[in-house]
Amino acid sequence: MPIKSKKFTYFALQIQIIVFCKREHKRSSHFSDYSTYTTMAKQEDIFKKIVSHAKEYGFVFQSSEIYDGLAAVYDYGQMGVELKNNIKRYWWEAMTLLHENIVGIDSAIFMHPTIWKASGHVDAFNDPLIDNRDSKKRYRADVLIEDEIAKFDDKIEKEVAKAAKKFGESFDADLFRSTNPRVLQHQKERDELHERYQKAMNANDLAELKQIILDYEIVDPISGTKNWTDVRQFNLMFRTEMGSTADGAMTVYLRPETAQGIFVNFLNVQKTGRMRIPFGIAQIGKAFRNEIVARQFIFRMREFEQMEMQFFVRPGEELEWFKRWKETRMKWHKALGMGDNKYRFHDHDKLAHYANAATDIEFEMPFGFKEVEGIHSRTNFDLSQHEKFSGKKMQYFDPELNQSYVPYVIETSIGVDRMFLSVLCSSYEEEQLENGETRVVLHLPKQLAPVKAAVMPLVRKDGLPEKAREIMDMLKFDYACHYDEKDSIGKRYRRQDAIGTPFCITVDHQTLEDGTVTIRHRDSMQQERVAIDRLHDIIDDEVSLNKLLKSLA
RNA sequence: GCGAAAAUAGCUCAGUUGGUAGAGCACGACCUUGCCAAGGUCGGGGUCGCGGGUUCGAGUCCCGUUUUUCGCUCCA
Repeated sequence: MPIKSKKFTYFALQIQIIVFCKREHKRSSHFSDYSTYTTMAKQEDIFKKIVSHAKEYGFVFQSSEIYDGLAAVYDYGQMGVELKNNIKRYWWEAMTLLHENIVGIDSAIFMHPTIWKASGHVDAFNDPLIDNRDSKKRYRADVLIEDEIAKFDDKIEKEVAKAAKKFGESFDADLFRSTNPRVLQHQKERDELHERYQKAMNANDLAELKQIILDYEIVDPISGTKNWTDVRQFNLMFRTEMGSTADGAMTVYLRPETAQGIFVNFLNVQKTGRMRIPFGIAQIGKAFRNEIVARQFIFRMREFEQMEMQFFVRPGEELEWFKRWKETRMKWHKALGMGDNKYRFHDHDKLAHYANAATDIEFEMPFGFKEVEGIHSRTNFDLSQHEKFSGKKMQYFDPELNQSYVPYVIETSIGVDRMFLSVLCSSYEEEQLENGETRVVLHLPKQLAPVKAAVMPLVRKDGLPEKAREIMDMLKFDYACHYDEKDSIGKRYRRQDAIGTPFCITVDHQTLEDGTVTIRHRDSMQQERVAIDRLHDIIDDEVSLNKLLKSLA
């Protein structure tokens, strides 16, 4: 059957590399041979179906759909919100219940604008971009100019190398650099350009940046032409105004990450909670990034949700804790039973300037291994920056060491939406049945399933619906349950399969006689006859979050 | 942001050289059947993404626009 959906189809996913580096190497995702390609094509086809399925059964809708949608914003539907809440609860309880020294907070989305200067977001999230009209390529204007500056250094080094060859061992490079007229000329030109560039960047003068590119005749490395557009500013932070009158308004940002809410409350929590290092602060919340290109389903959205935990440790002990958190987090993922082989670490080769270790936990989606969680050893960068910008001490007095210090931080940061996507993708199956039919089933981890049990009368008469209602009333206080009496029983089972309900409980005529029902298991489709008063225990055994948490402890 | 393609019912899609909007599934009611998706009858639902233009007449042709997809680009 050809799949050709309109608004809600496949999105080739690209990974968002969460690294602080100004220039990040690009990861190739090209296919090396035909067989890999065809496998991937099939996988992409499945992903299309998963996306359609997500809409059809109320997991994910495009935002504002009746107004043609809003790019890269999605809404969670009646099933999606339950699944998402279950994911969040699993994380929250794994953090706060299993660790006495981790507490949660819920900080506001609006924060003092200076926080984003301190964190580096104001600078790092502001990129001046320029397009070449011939090659249709986009570049960062500052990078183009920095490359031009580097060319002067190349020229200087060439002169030095040439001279070194000529003069042999007696050559004094430093002396040569400071006296050779050609080198001095290069240095002078370089410094002039550098100064002009810095001035333009500091003043945020986009026209001047373009003028520099024109004056220095910088060409597109691909097309070789100078057919440039104007330089435009792309700010990845959403901006709004606080204060109702125009003149008194202050520019504030929607937070691009939740971590800073933890850092600025570090002392509040430490003091009021009488926390002693090592300890952690956990938070779940929305964050916002005005991505230039963000058309990749819920993998990269403009509004997204993060689950972050910042763990504060003694300086010098951070790498040991980094290692421990890597293991702890991986264990958390694997406990869901979606397959150990679906996970891998991706250690960062290039580290952000604040980090001294960083890794991603990647999950194998239909489109390859993609980052779901990042674990970073952030040193004392953030707290130190806040000391500097706020003028307040962000230190902890360690009674055992009898000294004060700015704690080091291990961060674990997981995207709720990506986690959601990974669960959905790994659960979706089009199963070939023995009778030749296909059933679509979501093998969701049972603890995360939006609906835990469906209760249904075999027929809609003879008092069976009433009996089924009784069972609903018994279970509904503990589990999300569905009641369904419409259509044939087989059809009702399939409907529940499609949303991943682990159990279907069917009331038949025998129920009225001996108080037993059939319970049908989602994955095996096997049925067993059990007494009604055993239902609670049977369900609990499989869907209980407690049991899952105990396996982690 | 550039280039290309697409947009018709909740979903998947037809719709002839321009001439009064269709099917299947889904949905609702009633009847029937009763353990793994297709029974019967009746019914609800679309100003064909939106805005212009050409035409006696536009779902169909033209322009613009929005959204989505693909390829670039970008990406803490």
